[in-house]
Amino acid sequence: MLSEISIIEQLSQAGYRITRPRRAVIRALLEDEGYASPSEVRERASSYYPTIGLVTVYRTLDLLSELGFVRRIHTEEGCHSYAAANHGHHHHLICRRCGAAVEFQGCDLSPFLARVSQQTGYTIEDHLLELMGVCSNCQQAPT
Amino acid sequence: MLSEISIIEQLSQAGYRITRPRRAVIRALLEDEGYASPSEVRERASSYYPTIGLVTVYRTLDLLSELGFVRRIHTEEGCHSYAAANHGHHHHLICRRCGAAVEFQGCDLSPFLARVSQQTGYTIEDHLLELMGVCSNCQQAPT
DNA sequence: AGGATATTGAAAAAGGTTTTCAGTTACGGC
DNA sequence: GCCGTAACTGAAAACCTTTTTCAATATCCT
Repeated sequence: MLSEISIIEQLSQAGYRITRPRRAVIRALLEDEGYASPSEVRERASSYYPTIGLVTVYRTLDLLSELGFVRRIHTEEGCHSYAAANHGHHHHLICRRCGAAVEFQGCDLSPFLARVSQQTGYTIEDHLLELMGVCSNCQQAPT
Repeated sequence: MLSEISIIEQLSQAGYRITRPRRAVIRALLEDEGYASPSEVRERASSYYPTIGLVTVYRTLDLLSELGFVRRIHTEEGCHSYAAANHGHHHHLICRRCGAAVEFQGCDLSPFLARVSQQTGYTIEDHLLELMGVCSNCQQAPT
């Protein structure tokens, strides 16, 4: 699972310095399972490191994204939000009411992809899949 | 299938005026199966209506998008491009080399979605799916 | 502890999208 | 076919988000 410590360790092993702003961003991303835009991340992160600059948030999100700890979330409203992500092949399932973004397992689309490949003549190399719905908490809450 | 005439008719029936800039945008979108950003759409459209403004392209894309004739394409590089889209449930398959965006049929993910729903407790209402690969033309062309 | 250097943050630049508003155009009614 | 109304357009300005620049700072190795 995703923890601050393991991310920090891997960052360090990859040759990056462990700075307070980076720690703050990582905590901000892990403390909430919802997705967040750069400026929302900054707001959350500023409770761990008040003087953090938005530029640093952008750079840290880029970095975490390259290393696979974070993934961009695409919604109707925009595609500039991020959510914490485990390594490997995962996709996000997003609650429309509260914005919670959880990862789900078992995305085996291969039979489906094979069929599309045959139909179209394309080779299929990658896919973008996101599910939108309502989480169990929000289902119980009054609308 | 998607044709300029049918789109025009439906626009008109929905109470929108058929203007030359709108026609130009529609043609621009239909003439090329690749996806295009607003400014690319403008460039294409300007061969049908040279003085078309970028603002109008934005507004027309919004309109066509609401009416379902156009769909936003999400790529690694950005999420502000559009491709023509048929009505109903379709998804795009995008060529990484030439940018062709074709729609494919037969997206029956229901068994898969049911499983995820059970696993997570979410109700699943919608999904975003895009496939990336290489079209048959580009497979044959030298890299 | 000290030094090399990656990192930071403020400001400025850049880029893309939206708003405003006066002029124009489409289209229904005559 | 012409007129009048209202939708539509496009230039400019406003707006917002993201990127670049650069001097100051903080990290981490020795």
